[in-house]
Amino acid sequence: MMQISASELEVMDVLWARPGLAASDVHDALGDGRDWNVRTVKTFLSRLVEKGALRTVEDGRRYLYFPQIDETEYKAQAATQFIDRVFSGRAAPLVAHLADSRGLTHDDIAALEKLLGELKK
Amino acid sequence: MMQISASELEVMDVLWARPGLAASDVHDALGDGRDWNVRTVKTFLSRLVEKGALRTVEDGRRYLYFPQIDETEYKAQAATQFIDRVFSGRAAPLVAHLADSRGLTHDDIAALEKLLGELKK
DNA sequence: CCCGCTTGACCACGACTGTAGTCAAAGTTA
DNA sequence: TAACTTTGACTACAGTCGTGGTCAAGCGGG
Repeated sequence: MMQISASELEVMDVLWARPGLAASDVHDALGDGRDWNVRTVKTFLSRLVEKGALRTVEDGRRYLYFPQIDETEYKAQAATQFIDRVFSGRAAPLVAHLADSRGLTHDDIAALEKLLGELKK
Repeated sequence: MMQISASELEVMDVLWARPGLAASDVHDALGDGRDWNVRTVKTFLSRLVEKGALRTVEDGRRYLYFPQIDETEYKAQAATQFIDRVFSGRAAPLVAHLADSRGLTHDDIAALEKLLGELKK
């Protein structure tokens, strides 16, 4: 499986939300808080292309970037891997830890209840 | 916060389960599947000591290793960080992804229900 | 038409990782 | 006692990551 770093993932998130941006657009879209140099963003883009996570389409003298991997699929897999690494594959302890650290809001709890209802069917 | 790599975490897991082992004991305990050279294990141990995750106690001409950080705390924090990175801080989507990828067993679902019951109080 | 900004291509560089090798001292065994 | 084993200390080395510099070619505005 493709290994995408934390920074690269932020770039992927931008392009999953708005596929087909050019490098400078991605740079702008990251704006808030993230003030990477444009070249830094370009490095991430290039590496993501090398890794096969993005594909380029020429547009004059620049490139437009499109995700080549599915967001949902990637994140589901990342979640599974994380749980394998840190919680020996058991998901429940993870949720328990989140609860402990107050990582769960009321909305989360409501969402989880709804989800569990569906899962039981 | 201390950054512990995936391999280092496996070592920590051994020592959280049985604190006070020597390097070769840790090596043995890792045995199943993980066949790292003893020296590799020692490298991880040294790095964990440098990082402050372990503390050594001399025992003749060798060291015994003891965790300096709390397992529960560390893992809760790792979970929070992971969710921030991958799921923009929302825990519910993570659980949804796990459900999708069948990362949740019946037992997990039962455990989660119990947990939610407690959280609602 | 000339200057500066943008763009991709390529390069740099130190920190962290995975995976050990070397070495010297001390303990173990035949 | 001589050889072998184990241990910590130190060293190595390539790959990934975060961060951005350099360079040459093109575009856009005076």
